[in-house]
Amino acid sequence: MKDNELKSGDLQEPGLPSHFIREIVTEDLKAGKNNGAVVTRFPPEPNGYLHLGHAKSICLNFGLAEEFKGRCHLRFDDTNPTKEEVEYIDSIKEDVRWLGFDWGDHLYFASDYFGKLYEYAVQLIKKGKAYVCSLSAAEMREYRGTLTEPGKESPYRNRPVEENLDLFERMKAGEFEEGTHVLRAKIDMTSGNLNMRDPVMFRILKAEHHRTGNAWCIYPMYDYAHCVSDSVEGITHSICTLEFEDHRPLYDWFLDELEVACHPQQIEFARLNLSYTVMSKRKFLKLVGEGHVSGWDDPRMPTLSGIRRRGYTPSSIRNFCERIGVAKRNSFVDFALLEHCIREELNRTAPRFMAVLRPLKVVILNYPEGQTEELSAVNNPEDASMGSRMVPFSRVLYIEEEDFQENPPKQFFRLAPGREVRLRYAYFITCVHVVKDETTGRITELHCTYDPATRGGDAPDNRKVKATLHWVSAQHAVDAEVRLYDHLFASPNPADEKECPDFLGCLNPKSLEVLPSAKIEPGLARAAKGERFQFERQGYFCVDPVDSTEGHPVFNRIVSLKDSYAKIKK
RNA sequence: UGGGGCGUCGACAAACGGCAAGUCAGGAGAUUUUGGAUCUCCCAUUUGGAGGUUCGAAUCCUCCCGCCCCAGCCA
Repeated sequence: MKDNELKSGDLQEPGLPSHFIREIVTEDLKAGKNNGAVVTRFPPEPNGYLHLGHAKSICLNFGLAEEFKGRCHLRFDDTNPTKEEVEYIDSIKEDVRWLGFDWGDHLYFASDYFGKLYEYAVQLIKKGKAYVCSLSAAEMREYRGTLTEPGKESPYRNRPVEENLDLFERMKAGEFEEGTHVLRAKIDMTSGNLNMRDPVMFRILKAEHHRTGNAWCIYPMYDYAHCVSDSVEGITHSICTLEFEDHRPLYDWFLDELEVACHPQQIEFARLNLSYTVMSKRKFLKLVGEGHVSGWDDPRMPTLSGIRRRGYTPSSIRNFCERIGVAKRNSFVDFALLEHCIREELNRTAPRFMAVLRPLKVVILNYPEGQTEELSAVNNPEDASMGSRMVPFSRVLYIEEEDFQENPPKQFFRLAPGREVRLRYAYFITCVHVVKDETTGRITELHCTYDPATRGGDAPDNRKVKATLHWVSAQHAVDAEVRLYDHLFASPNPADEKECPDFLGCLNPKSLEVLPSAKIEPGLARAAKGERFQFERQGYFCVDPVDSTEGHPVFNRIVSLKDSYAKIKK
């Protein structure tokens, strides 16, 4: 292979896998197909919010266009006015933009082509390849046959062309009621592929369309509208999910019969399945409708609006979509991979702070009362250019409740009676006394001593401690609400009927834990909505864009830090 | 029982007849002022199964097994 030849995968980051669609496109280019053009499209129906599965498709379509210097259209597949609403259009656009993609001037609607679709249908009728069928929906189902038995031809199948033309025009004129007539393609009622058994092309729907208003009362079906829309827009590669595989012969049939100039190639890939979540509009609707989550943008939802609010970055999602690959095998991606992608990015980019989620009061007995000092803390050990900050220290502090145990097990390295640990960037302290509530026995306070010689966290005599704790000075701390999010479902596969007969039964009761009075470092108080941080030793957090206010900061946990102690505990 | 797809590590996923990549997860160790990060090593003598072709098979052929999708006037 010559050096200047385009190899599949040349344009991707090294180390990332190529995939069969990238290869097809590369081969097509090499063969000189489509005059070297690569035109893809992302065709959502505006009837719901986008989720991670759509992100896979968006990254694929827009990514391919970017990679091969082509273009990608955003086209709303709005052929069913009874299910679609304008409100979704804006959210879909926002999500695509948020992911980092730009359709430029190429925003389209299938409804833009209603006129053309009508004319093409007339063409087909004239060719004797389409007819008006007056069977009822129930009759049509009967005539269709079953998976194993062939269908029967409709008694209307051989209506004369003139009659079809007349009827179709009157359907369009609104002379008939819904359900009385449809326009069907005349293909083959005995085909093993049910999609080819004279599929419906147009149905009567006396519904107002969000863009065309009441101009139409017949609306095209997906199979007919989609291939024609693709063709009109000059799409070269029409990428869709596996369930449309047996629609491909129909896609090709329409374009062949219509003798259009552009005949895009439909390519199917497997949709994304993710562990510990669900990815269906119907289930989302139920979760939102029944109040199991706060809304479509609940940070536990796999909707793009949800993960955005949770604090995931667009680049982490794009990276995830690249890593999961594109193939035809039904796959089930481990949620841990998504978490890995966001941790990897935020480790490099998120400034570190100390925040005590479940505060336990610590009094440093030998630290002068009323004294305060500022200690220097590194903002990001992975990136020196992020500098450092000063953190106030004083006699009364908060540490994490779980960082102290009165009777520590063997593997517990943190604070315990008589034990010395380091307070990050501050001093070594030793626990000398445990104060308990006399009635409940609950530990309310720890008394410790500090070693002034260890200022900053290093001991001049080189003695070691086994743990470093994060902390916050009580008089300087700011109160915050912290929301700890976990998998929405407790089961790895809530969509599996056997595992979860009713998917709601598999909801994770601990998917949200609200900590109303966490104590955060004062420097964190002015954080802007959407800003992301690492709370040292805890995880990555983001200021909730909806509920956080200046007087009441709210932080969402995006993802926890990996915790090897948690594994030891188990 | 019709048609269309798909079977490679726990999970993704390469390999296009010439010694089964990589990533996540998992394990061991080093290092560490985050039990984080980083680094090193381990983790498929075998590709759903059985035959066959070939010097050579995950790749080609045959049969079998398993899983997914399709009977909307939804997309």
